[in-house]
Amino acid sequence: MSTSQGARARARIEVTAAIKDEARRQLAAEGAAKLSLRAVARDLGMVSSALYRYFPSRDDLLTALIIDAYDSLGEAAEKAHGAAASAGPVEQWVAVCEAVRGWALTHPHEYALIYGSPVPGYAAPQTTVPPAARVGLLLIGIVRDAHEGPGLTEPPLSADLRPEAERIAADLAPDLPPAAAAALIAAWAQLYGLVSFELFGQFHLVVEDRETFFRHAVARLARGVGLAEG
Amino acid sequence: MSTSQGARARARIEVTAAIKDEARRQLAAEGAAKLSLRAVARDLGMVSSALYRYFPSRDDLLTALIIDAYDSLGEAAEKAHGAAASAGPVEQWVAVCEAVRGWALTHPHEYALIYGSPVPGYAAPQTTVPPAARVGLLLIGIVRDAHEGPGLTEPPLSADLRPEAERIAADLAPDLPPAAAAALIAAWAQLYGLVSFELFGQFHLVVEDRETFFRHAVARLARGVGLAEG
DNA sequence: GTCTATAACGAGATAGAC
DNA sequence: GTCTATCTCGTTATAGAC
Repeated sequence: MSTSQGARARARIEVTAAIKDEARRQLAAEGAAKLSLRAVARDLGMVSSALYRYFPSRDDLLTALIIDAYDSLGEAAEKAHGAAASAGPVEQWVAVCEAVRGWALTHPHEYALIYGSPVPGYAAPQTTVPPAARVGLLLIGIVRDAHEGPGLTEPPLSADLRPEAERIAADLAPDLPPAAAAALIAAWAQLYGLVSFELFGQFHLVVEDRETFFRHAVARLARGVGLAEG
Repeated sequence: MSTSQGARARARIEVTAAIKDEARRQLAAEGAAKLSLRAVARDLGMVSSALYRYFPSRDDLLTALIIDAYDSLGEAAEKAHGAAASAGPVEQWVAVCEAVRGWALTHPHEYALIYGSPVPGYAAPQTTVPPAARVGLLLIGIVRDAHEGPGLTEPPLSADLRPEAERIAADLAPDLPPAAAAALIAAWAQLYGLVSFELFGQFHLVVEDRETFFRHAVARLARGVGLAEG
């Protein structure tokens, strides 16, 4: 009984994984907009109706791929952070940013899925929010640790940004100065500008040594948030 | 004779514009990946083969839409720059950045076409490069003008970035210090990170007063490049 | 010469009957 | 779960109107 149920559960996990793998292959070949449950089923030798046992709709399959992508990226970033835990705050920041870039370069289609153009007709459910926040939380943690030590210089904050900066700090990083929280969110977005430009071809004919360029750009980003050289 | 040729030329221009307008409508509804010549022709009451008199292939239509989008964005940015010509360098920079954001918010699907995920199976030809460079050249111009006056503080430049910075400066902004040129290219990419995050929904639950947040973020970007407050 | 329309190709998706 | 009839697509060849 328990073995048969265990085997059933294991089979379900394996089939689910096979469906997502095949869907990721289609993502790379045709793009998220053309992801079709039928085509996935065909390439797996299944009939399309069988897929609905695993994913109730195309959008649910998309959501699963998005969550997987955020989690894969988040894991890579957290691993890099762990390896740099004993270094200074700027080095930690740079390590996380380089992990984001490295993951994006090795998973370009999954990166496009989560940070590229929205998929027409698809609206991400709230379940994608926590996985999407992982890298951001990691960066917040680095700045918070620096703030608790002596490693943070508070950036300037002008009067008309203050209300928004205070809201951001209250919502996302209550133990940070509002100026640092706002600067951090801006740097977070800017990091993805650098990665997206490289990945989507905007650096063609512009930047050649992209690794070096990126490392320095994100180090400057860290200093802009107020992190001190370690 | 000349009137008949003029009428023909005019008709050709009008039909070309109608095709592109309809294609842009489909872009908004279905996304670039699903842009179809047949659907465009159908909605225009034409037969699909007739479209080939105007665009030799689907990819050529896509290219035309991309060039139009870059030109529309470039024009908006240049207009904003002209209106801020008498202000200080930071104000000019912020004005151009705000024009980019404003254009993106009013043309989200065209923005996604040029700065979002690559279209599967499509490779942009070299003809897209000059229109794509317009905003960048505008930003270079602002920094160059500040450099010729007293309005530029040269950012620091570490040894291992120097070769790439010198290459960038030589290729794109020969009259700028390499450090400023490299910082400028990074800021250019980071600007689009801010716009893309807002447009693609990453600021959901994170940033509320997005206009204020954006203005301050790009002003900080300008100062990071070395521009002085005007 | 410039355009549009008809027809067709090969490939792929899709809906529904069975 | 399978099969088939009918859609879609990009693209080309061809013929005829202006």
